[in-house]
Amino acid sequence: MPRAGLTRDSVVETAAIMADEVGLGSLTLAAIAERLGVKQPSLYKHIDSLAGLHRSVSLLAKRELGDAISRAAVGRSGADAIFAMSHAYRDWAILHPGRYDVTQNPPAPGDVEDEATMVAAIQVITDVLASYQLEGDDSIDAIRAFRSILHGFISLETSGGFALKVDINRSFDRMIHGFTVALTQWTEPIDHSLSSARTQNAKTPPEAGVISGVRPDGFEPRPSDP
Amino acid sequence: MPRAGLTRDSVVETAAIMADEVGLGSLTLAAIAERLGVKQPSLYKHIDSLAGLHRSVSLLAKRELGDAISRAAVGRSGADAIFAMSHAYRDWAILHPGRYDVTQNPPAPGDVEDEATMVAAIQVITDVLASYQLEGDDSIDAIRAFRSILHGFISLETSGGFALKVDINRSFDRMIHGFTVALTQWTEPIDHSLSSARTQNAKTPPEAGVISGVRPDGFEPRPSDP
DNA sequence: CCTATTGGCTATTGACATTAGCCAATAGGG
DNA sequence: CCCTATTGGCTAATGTCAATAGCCAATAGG
Repeated sequence: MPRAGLTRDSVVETAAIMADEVGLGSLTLAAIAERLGVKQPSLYKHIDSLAGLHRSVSLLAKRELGDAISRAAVGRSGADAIFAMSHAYRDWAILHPGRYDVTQNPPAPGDVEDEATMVAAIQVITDVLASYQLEGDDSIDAIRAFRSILHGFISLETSGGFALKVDINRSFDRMIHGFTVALTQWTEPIDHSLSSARTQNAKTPPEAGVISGVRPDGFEPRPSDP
Repeated sequence: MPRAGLTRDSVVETAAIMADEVGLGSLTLAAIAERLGVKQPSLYKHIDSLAGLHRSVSLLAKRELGDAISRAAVGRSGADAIFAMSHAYRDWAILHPGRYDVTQNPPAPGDVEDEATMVAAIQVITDVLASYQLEGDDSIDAIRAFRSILHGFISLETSGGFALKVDINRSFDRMIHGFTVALTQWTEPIDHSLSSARTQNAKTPPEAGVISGVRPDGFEPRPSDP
């Protein structure tokens, strides 16, 4: 029996490729093994579990997406940077739908490698928005909004949620443009009665030690389960 | 052996409740059966398959969410309606995370019931945006942006993507407010070189018969696979 | 009361992840 | 070049799950 010459990385890379074809959720070890010309239990010489493989694919995807938007943003600022980064983000996601899915998985508590990878990616967004001179929580709000906009659009687009034959590129550009417009008035007071009168979720009272830096979301030390 | 008195609806309702607890994806028929005091195969007297059950939960969820935002919007218009609807949307999603997940599943081609349910829900959004007097594709763009914003934020929030201890309610309100700001300038020309120079996805050339009504996404007659 | 339907059940199958244990292919030191 | 330790493949077995087949008692309706 000649050896197949697998490595941990080749298994992860193959899984990522297949995830883009069928989705990571419905990708089986048997299918990966078959593509690699190997029997299913052999994979366990290179991975520890399916969950571990999923984590590895997720880490790979987060790094790739972070690199893609980082490359797009270098040398630009303001609306220019926002457009460039948004397009790079969407182009990568459409090219890698299976990987994209898992870029949003939050790191498990204590998974410092995953946490670091995520900060690095979100840091790019933080930097791109920096030219708008937002301070403290206003900056966090803007970063959250931008992430929401990008993720929501791509998520709906790749799942087939935009079924009408209206140009999706145009819709995307209009949305991003709208965001840049909103950013120019980001700090104006919100004049709306409903914005504070909420029925649920009023469980975040203003606390003493609120963090006001521009540290990206995803790194708050969580209370460990006692 | 006394009968448990199950019905199709009671099974679907129980599945929906449990989906909110553990997620629909990791909900097993064995777990549902146990909660209902019945053995796993007995469920097949009321459902046809796991996939069918998922579809039923998805339909239930779409109806409930559509009703929630519809109730919130009645009697309001403009930014008022947008805020009310957004809050209703988020409140419902947070209360029903498992159900919310599957509200975004696009209908299977030819599933007219699912399609109709989805149109009804999106129609509420269309109506709410109507007061901004957008025409044709501009309206479609705005609806897509609004759906993206809401879905992206809720998706990130419920999955734990906003880890910083910065008030999430505030971030949400700022985002929605930003959208209303953007809407007031929705039709202004987009002045950005990158908005047309894209690397991929340039595969939607302006076509002759583009639909320009305000029919919600999700109902385009798809080409049947020949 | 009688009978047809139906809603439970047990048993079985097949896909899947995972583990145990075997054995040949390699690598690296003599 | 050989010898041995490691290691990367394998088969076999277990447990969980969805799904199907077939049984039989509980109900419903005349």
